[in-house]
Amino acid sequence: MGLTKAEEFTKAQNELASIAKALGHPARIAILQFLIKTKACVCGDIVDQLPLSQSTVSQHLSELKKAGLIKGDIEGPSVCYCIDEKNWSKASKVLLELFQSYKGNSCC
Amino acid sequence: MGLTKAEEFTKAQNELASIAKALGHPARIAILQFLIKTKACVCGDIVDQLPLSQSTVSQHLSELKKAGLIKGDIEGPSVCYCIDEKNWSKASKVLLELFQSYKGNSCC
DNA sequence: ACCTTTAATCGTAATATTACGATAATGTGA
DNA sequence: TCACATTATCGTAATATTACGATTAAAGGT
Repeated sequence: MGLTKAEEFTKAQNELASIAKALGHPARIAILQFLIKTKACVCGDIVDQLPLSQSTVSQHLSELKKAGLIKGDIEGPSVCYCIDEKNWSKASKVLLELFQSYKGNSCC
Repeated sequence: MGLTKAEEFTKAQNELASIAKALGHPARIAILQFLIKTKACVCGDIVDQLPLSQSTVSQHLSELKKAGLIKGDIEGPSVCYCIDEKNWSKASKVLLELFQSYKGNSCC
């Protein structure tokens, strides 16, 4: 059906999944890496860095924004995107918690 | 198009994205948490724990397996699933690297 | 006011995902 | 060998995602 039964899972599970989902595309990884690398929050040069059209990049940016990983400030005619510091560390925390909750005793 | 231009991105970016993609569904988060909690690698009781049909759970399991996060050993008529220890820590590492590469100086 | 630049949105097409029931495959025990 | 239990796979339908070009919207400069 393509329709996730989100209501059947906990809020924490849905939050974790939506963070991971936002990271689940190479273009969005590339965007994040570029935003991190160029410390100044560059705007639409992201488009120049990626092998994708302007509209596609804009869609990816809005998904990252929806997940809270980045934020965008209007700066004159262009928009300045950067990592959302607070949510970034929260995302890092919940992901790390999942990975660290496994203490390593697989039986197979 | 629904077709990701994977070849346009680096191997590392694609790997990171595919790990994140596998984590990008609440049912798969729930499965992993259940596998971690019940230290013995339970098999098909996963189906009983989730509000999804057997075939749907099987599909989620095979996606987690495809991403390398879990592995399954045939044990009699049933299959024993558990965290793939080696890949789990690798996944943890690459994700952590991404998050830690941001040192925190957002300008907006 | 007009044009240019920048970025979001709309319309669209192709493909992927999610989900289910039904069916097939595999292994155990009678 | 024959039923039974367990799990994977097939067929399917509905919805989501990815991507592009074209259009719109917003801000600045002339």
